[in-house]
Amino acid sequence: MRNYLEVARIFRALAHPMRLKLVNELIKGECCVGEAQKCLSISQPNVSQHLKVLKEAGIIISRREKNRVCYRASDDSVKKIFKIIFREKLK
Amino acid sequence: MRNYLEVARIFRALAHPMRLKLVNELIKGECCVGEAQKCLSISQPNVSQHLKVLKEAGIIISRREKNRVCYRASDDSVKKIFKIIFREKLK
DNA sequence: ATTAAATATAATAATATTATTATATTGTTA
DNA sequence: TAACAATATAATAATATTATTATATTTAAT
Repeated sequence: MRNYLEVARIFRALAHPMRLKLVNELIKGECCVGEAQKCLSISQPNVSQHLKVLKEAGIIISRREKNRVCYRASDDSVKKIFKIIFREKLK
Repeated sequence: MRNYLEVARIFRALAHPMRLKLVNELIKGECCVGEAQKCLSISQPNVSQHLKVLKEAGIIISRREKNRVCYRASDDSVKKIFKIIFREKLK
């Protein structure tokens, strides 16, 4: 069972529109940094910074493929959370 | 379907250890401000500020009961999310 | 109407996050 | 090994968040 500080760290990593878009892509499938950049239309360093935040929160993982670094969601829990938070109403 | 900005706002509201503790209480049942304060051991104005953030994000709702203002979770989606995020591993 | 209890707001200093720019690192190919 | 492509890091100025303190509202009871 995670504590409040750990969970706060995860939510903080998700508390940014670009990172949500990024995670949403990485849930669908692996992306390298360049692909992610095209998808988000922001600068390369900014993409790397956002990826770093998500990785440090444990939300995504990476592997090297030749010249590229490929990122993807670390497991299914974020996918489950996205289904709830994007679909349901918090009225 | 919510957009990225809206969801980011919700996650930002959840991205604080004290607010997580607060929401966790309000999921269990209604609390007035004073009760919440005792539970969290922080100042009264700070409790009110955190409650405001959560309310503006739509995560909690309030009603007045005589002299008190009672807060509670607005629906079950946050409860579902908490079950996932607090219990499962994001390895 | 006053008083007291409960809650909310305002102002603010300290800290954290963000996007940008420039530069560094890493790995591949010629 | 030199040059290039892909990614990461550092520095930083602008903005946002936070806890604290003081004060204001709001409601109920006297």
